[in-house]
Amino acid sequence: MLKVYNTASKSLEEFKPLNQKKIGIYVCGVTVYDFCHIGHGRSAVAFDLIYRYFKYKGYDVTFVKNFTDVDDKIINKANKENVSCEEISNRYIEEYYKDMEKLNIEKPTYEPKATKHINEIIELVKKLIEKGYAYEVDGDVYFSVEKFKNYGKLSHKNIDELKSGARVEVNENKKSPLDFALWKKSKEGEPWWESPWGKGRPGWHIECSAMSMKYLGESFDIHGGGEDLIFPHHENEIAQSEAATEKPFAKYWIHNGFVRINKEKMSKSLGNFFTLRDVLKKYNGETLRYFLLLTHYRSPIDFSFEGLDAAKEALNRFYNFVQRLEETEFFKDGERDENIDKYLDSMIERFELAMDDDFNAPKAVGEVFATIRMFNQYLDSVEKKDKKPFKGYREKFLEDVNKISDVLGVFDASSANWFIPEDIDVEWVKKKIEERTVARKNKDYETADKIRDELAKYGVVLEDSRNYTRWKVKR
RNA sequence: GGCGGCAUAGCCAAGCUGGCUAAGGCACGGGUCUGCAAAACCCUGAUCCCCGGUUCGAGUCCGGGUGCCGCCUCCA
Repeated sequence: MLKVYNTASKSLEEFKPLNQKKIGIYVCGVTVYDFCHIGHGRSAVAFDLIYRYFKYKGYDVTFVKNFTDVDDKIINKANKENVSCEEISNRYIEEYYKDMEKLNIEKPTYEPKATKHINEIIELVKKLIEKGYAYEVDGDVYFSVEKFKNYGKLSHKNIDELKSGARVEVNENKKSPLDFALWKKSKEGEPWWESPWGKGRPGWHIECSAMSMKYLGESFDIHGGGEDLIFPHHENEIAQSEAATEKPFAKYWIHNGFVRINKEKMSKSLGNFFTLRDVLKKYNGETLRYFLLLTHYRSPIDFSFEGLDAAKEALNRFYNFVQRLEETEFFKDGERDENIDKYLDSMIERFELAMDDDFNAPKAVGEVFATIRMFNQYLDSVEKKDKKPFKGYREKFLEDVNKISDVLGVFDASSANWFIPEDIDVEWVKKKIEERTVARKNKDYETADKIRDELAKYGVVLEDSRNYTRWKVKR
């Protein structure tokens, strides 16, 4: 039974889809005006994990993640560089895809842009005005928060408290400080579209309502995003959408926690961020993804390079084991062992149990490593007793790890991608190792050590075992 | 000021609808292997921020502290 934490109810709920096996997920994506930082990466990984797990569970998932491509920040940047907003947004969408590919993020079903849905947005705003939920003042259109009786139900805020706590309102057009813009009159130098209220552009929240409804229908299963979006963005989305359709909007609200630097939220405005680009120069995408997966998606992650190093070492351990499986000879009539039987049989089950519990990836990962330890112990003992390892164990492990890998997006079933970089001449390395083996047989250790040192310059690490020399390029 | 979250070994991190040995990873230390070395593998460690309560039994529930963080403004 899959349980998900619903921000709206502040509790774990059993996941019950709206329409059997067909589910819809909408996640707020990024505003494309700059490179993505680790926080964006975290959110992407979290929802990618969720998307993949639903598919694993047999759901037919329509996954929508938008690009906000019209916004003050984009306009500012465009004006600063003296180029169009479109050029800015297209540029950073391109960069976004490069980062996402390295993080092994699967492409959502749809990735709509706000600027391509102006008609839908205008229709929605018109409907809200007709229904009396919105009003126009001098080319701007605002949503009247007090008209929507359930306002605050997601973020658990109370309208009166919000009112008393509201900051000094700069916008004189609004009837109430809580009201928010659905449509904004365009100023000089800003992009605009024709509308019943004159030349203008959409407000921030309305695009997500318009696009989610277009691709997923008026009511859908899951809506997600970073926890900073709960208020006001998602609260406003609910108000707009439910006011317009008079139907429940999203059923489950899922929010990921922040990435922090020294206990503080990583954010553009604080300036304490690392871009994905920067980190990916030093660490590969799998390491970063694994690092992000190691903390439950709702908890804060303290970003650190020490943490990335630990993540890298953990993956080394995983791939060392895979390599061991690759290089060990297994036999159909090999030695069986009760303990390893138990662990291998239950690995997938334990994985699912963990994931069913609100996508507990850190726990799921732990189950894999626990199995690896048992398997290593088994192989050690079999070797020591000069017996043969059982072939079925390797097959079972690899088969199940493959399934797990499809969900987690880390843990390849082959060690080569991890240990052997593309730019290394494998044949040359093998030749050198052979030369060294000959030297060692002749007890010419001087030559052997020289070859070892030479290979070490290229990062090649040798592991001498009883019968052969194994090698890798350690990350 | 209002609302909410977190505090587990040297570090990271699961567990928290109470009860099996408090997962897993990193680091340290010990060992196996080895020509040496490295690598690899195995082993080893915490009674869960403090105080009080509920209970046969609490890291897990309740109350009170302390500390840290987030939202209330653009933000994944």
